[in-house]
Amino acid sequence: MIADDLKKATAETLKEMGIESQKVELEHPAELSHGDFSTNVALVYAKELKTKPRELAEKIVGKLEALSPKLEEIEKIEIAGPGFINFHLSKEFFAGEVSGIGEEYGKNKQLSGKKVMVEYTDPNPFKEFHIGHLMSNAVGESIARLVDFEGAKVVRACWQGDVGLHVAKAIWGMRVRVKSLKLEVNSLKAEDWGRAYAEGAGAYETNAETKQEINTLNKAIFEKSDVEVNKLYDAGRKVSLEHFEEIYKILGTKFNHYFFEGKEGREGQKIVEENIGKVFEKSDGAIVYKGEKEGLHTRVFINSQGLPTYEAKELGLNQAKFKVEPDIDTSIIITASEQSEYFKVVLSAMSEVLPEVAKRTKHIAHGMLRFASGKMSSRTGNVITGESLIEQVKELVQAKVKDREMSVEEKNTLAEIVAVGAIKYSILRQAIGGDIIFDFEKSISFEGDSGPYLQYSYVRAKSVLGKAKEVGIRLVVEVRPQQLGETTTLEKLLVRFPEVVERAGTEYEPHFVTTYLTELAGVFNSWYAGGKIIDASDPASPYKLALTEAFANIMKSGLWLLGIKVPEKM
RNA sequence: CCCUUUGUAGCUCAAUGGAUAGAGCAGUGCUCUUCUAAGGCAUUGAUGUAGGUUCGAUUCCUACCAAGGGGACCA
Repeated sequence: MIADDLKKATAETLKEMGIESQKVELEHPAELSHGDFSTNVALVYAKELKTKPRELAEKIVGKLEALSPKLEEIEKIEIAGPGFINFHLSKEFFAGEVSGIGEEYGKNKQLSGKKVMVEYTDPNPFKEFHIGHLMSNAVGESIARLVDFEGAKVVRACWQGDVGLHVAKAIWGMRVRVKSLKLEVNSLKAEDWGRAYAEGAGAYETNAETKQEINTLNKAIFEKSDVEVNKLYDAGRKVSLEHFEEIYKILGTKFNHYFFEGKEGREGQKIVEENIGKVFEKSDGAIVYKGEKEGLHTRVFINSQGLPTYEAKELGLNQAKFKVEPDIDTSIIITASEQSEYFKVVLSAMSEVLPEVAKRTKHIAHGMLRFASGKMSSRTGNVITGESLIEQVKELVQAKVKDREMSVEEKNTLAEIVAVGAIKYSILRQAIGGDIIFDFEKSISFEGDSGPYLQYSYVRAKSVLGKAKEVGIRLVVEVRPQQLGETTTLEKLLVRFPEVVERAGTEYEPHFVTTYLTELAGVFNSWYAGGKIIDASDPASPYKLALTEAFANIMKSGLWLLGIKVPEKM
């Protein structure tokens, strides 16, 4: 790696000057005209050497230029500003790098041989799959793919709450609906259950008697003690899960393991009960974990009715993960940030009862999706479901491609790819911790920084490559033609893909990829508009085609990392 | 009251302690006999407040102000 060579050479130079414990930081200057790499060592060590930064910089540069053998990738070294040393790499270096950009470009071996489980999406049966789940899915799928790109074996997991108070609320609501609307139990749809939940949840809040009824129902569901309830329960669970699968297919997620609260909750309860007096204690009829000793707060693990809360279920879940996949090195859990504090307590308790599991478990929080008008809540029915959002965006795309020469089926496929791409982009364009203020009109964009913009740029590049093939111009990368002049911004940006991927992967931040791809696409589009790529009379044409292909390869890989599909035409 | 996250342009977001704080949207003006105009070019506009650390702070520390999340039987 050229960056390592530069660091080493600079470190050697400093050592000659008597600076032993140096840290050489190499960075890309914000301004491309400032060179390809830059170091601030002259500013950092000037004081120690009792000299001025620029004078020190000149000395360092003098020594670097006198190096033998010379670093041949370096075209020139400049001193700028208060004392930065800027390295400019040669045109040949970039041409050489570009020749290596194939479909596998950007993969690394950071996690080679490791197994990583990623748990995300986590919708609850009997409730809507809302846009919050869409967000968790987009973030989780992208992190899974980033980890995959780092060479790890990735296992995707989904955790579904098929028992608990929310189910009791839905069943209660459904019982009322079935009676009043004379519905057939076996033909209930996912959306019926969403409404039933909203009604049950509303009644739970407003009517004390109903609240009692639902609590009793909750126990009956957990214990499977009522035949009629069981029937309704089985039907609802099945419909919900099938419905979720349809959505996963559209989103491009395939889970390896599904875990259910009904099953793992019992295991969690056992873990808690076995540790009463040791880790957990009784308090007001409930079993709690006192988080105060770790600077946290107390949480209930088993409620006074004797049922495990989410906290206890989570212990069972994470134990189960390591039962199905005993050799997991890292287990990542992705949830919304409203669960951050809760997770600290659960992980604290877990480190006492399941230390090996806790040690390898990492919680990542993404921001909340919220409306300008207030919080989205399935309890009040103020929700946008995942599929309705996808449908709405699809319609907008359909309107745009109405007059294209494509079959109805092609249009539909394209609309789905573009719609999902637009939605995922709007989620993954910003750091995952921050909330997304959701506004349908503004959040889902087809222009400027957007999913479709990236897809469009890719399609354009592919279209050029297709045309070149027809015309019979081959792409050549080995020799960089004189006619092209200085290294283009496109070349400079293309070769940064691997480091962007690496950073996004180690920091679990997909938005680094999004930002990079957007910038790259902008540079490509600008370059594209600047002159013809296919031109039989232009000796640089074959090399330009090679750049176009390199761009297409990176866009495809980069969009894959974001979980966004690429159309071939649009 | 305690814990926690976040305050950057009119709006939505970027910026591994670095150089002139970048984009997109919105606004204005150009640009399709050309490889896809879902494009390109130009232009207006910003670091919550007060201190501190540093050669250098949007970034680190402290206080304050403002907003979100959490704080015992929802998840």
